[in-house]
Amino acid sequence: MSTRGRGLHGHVLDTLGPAITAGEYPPGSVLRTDELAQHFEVSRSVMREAVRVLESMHLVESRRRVGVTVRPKAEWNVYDPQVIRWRLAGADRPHQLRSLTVLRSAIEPVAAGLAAQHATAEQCAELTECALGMVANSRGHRLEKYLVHDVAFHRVVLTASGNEMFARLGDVVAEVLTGRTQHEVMFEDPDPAAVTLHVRLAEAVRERDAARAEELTRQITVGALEELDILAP
Amino acid sequence: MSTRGRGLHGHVLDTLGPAITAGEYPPGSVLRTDELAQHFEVSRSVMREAVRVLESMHLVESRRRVGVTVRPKAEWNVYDPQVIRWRLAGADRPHQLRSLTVLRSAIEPVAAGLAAQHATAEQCAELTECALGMVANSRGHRLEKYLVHDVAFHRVVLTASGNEMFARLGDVVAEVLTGRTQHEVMFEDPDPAAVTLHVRLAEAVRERDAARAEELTRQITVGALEELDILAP
DNA sequence: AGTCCCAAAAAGTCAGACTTATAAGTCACA
DNA sequence: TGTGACTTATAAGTCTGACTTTTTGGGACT
Repeated sequence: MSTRGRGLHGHVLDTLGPAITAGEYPPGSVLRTDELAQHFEVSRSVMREAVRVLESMHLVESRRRVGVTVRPKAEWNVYDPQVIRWRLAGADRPHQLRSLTVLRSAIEPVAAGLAAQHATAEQCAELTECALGMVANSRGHRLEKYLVHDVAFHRVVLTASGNEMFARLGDVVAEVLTGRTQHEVMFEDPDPAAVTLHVRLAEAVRERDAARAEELTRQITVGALEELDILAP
Repeated sequence: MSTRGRGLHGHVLDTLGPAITAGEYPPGSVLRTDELAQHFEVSRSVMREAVRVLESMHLVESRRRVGVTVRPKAEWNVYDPQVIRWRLAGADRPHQLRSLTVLRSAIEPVAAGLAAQHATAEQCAELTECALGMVANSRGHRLEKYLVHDVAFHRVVLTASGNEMFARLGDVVAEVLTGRTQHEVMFEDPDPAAVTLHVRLAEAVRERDAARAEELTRQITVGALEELDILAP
């Protein structure tokens, strides 16, 4: 997924992107296109294309007679899926995971409320199916399969909200959920309470109960926040 | 702001970006780099850089022997500030404005709650100052000055939340508020109730009352939704 | 100290030649 | 007639080298 061979400039980005987002080049650092091109053993044209992409992500700024300067973190396009992936793969993974989980806690309840109003019959069916899949794999160390259904569930909710901005967060949520299973403390079976909440949420959406869908999702996200010790006791 | 002379490729983007986001080239359309280069009277290298940027925004996909194909809207990086600006400037401005306002209604209340917990003394002061500025310009057709304080107010709240993802939405909110004042039905003075809510929100944050801050912001965003006739009665 | 001017530096631009992947068409064979 | 292997045309991808433009830092002169 991340190492799709989009050509040489893609390969350069796969190295340079993570390096910058990891803070390897601190803000204000100056890179020179020619040097980078030599270092990566590509032509200047290829290097320039890579720099343009980094520039469009607001990771760097290119100025004449100065070079390519790394911008402060606060200016980065932190919603760019590529940037998110790079950061999740790097050193400030925990920090990024927290930011995203807080974001989820804001978005998903509202999205669920809207989904209850706008979901098609097909989407309701998908939701129920996913919930059942979660139940079926909630015991006996079937985390992999559980995860697949969990991701699909949240993706459907976000899509069914009918809001394009919410829908596009599906990938982000997928990254967070996947990351939690793979790298965090999730060796045991998932919390039974969480599974139940998903089942009830599917019900609420099917019954067009927006308020209940929103509240149930809020409880789900509270659980996610607690897992990361974000919540004040 | 939008026509920053970042070189020739920037000029190309200023034309091509809006055209694509406006749906001028429907999804699946195939462009050819050479033709575009001729059309814009730039070299292939410059054109290629522009295409790379569009590609990083997931607006287009470049494939050998095929050309540069426009991707379906559902795959665009709709959080990219540049994409947002292009869409706000184009035909589906109303649609984009609605999406963003719904997004605000999800994010800002949570952000305000966090701001109440994390805002520094300085940020509290700024907030109060902005609220006073809003009050001072809420009557007598001073929409311009009112807007400045309104934008600054929301920006401080988002920043004070301490969450980088929220903070980066400051620009988006600014665009929405500005757009509302400039192009929508806002010839009269702002709603006094809204002004009061902002003043009370500044208070709530100063007094570290997270729950109240969240609820007040929810009311503010409900007002924004009503303005666009999004809310079900 | 202040101002003007120059030269170096690095990005920006261009043109042209060459390479590579691949969609699509062609043809032979079953 | 259908299928698989082969060929070809095409458009992106890559590289190189020369040239232009902007900017900054410093030096000379006041």
